[in-house]
Amino acid sequence: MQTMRIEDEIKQPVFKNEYQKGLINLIYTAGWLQQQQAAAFRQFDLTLPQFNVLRILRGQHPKPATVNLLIERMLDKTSNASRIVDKLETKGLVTRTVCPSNRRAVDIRITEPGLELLHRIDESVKEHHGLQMLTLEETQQLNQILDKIRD
Amino acid sequence: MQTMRIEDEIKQPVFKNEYQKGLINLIYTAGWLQQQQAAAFRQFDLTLPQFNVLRILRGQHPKPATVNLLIERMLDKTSNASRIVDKLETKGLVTRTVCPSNRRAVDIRITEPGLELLHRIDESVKEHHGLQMLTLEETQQLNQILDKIRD
DNA sequence: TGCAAATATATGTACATACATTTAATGTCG
DNA sequence: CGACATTAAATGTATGTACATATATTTGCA
Repeated sequence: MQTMRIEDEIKQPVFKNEYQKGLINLIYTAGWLQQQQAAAFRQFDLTLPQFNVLRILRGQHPKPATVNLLIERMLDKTSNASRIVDKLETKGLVTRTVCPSNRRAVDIRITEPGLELLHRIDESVKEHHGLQMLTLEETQQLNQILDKIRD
Repeated sequence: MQTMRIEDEIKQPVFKNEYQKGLINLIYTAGWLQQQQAAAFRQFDLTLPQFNVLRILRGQHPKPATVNLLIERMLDKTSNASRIVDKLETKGLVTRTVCPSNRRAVDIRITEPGLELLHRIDESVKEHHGLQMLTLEETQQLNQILDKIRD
């Protein structure tokens, strides 16, 4: 398959300049990747933010996490961690208990079924990281440029 | 200000490899740019998708657009164009009339106040395209890599 | 000690997203 | 011509996002 130029995909004839194209291209491509990933998680009845929270909890396991810790580590800092944990709790993938040493805080832990689900997902998506089509050098360039954007 | 490494921003010590880092970096950076832009549009009481729809309508002006045409050209193809047009209609920025030649379709047009608003935004954000910090060469590299990702 | 500020989380509201379903108009083909 | 598929848009429902506010607990300091 031929490379799909961003101009063709969104049917805008021409960009004013390479910078304008870059901005649109970056946002469009990230959305495209997110949709690919979301589709992959649908078979496990997980959304992308739910998966990310679950992965953070596995990283802490067997220590608990608090909502604050989740917010710190989530990609989208302003999203509502509380309500994402709600959904995971309903599915039995995490538990929520009042933190004994600070009763304002809540200890959140991944459950055995949660760990098993992540393990099944790992098996299923192994080696499919989303950027298989890039060379190592291209990936390094990409990372360097993205870091510079957020200077 | 020093470049903020993605490792520091999301507090994950180390990525498995450059590819995994690239994927997270790409999604994180696009979200970061979107938030910057959304904040800029808030003063005009517009969300990002509303602004994008309005820009497509200006591109068509004085011809009308249909909902289908909006969906084709929007960055996020699966979003709900109908309801975004609802909001713009409520604000008086677009009009909706049944298409005379095909009564299933709806002709959507940008209004004078809509054009004026876009013009004010143009003046305000002129030359601030979001990727000012990159050289032309870096921007070209970025575009080439992003196009390759969506092969 | 006691009261105000800070902290941790939850809740409310408006908007957007993702996907399925519905409604209405049009096209097609026996 | 008429049943049936197709097309265009709108609607329904669950989830997530963004931001403001509320509630409860803890901390700090006069």
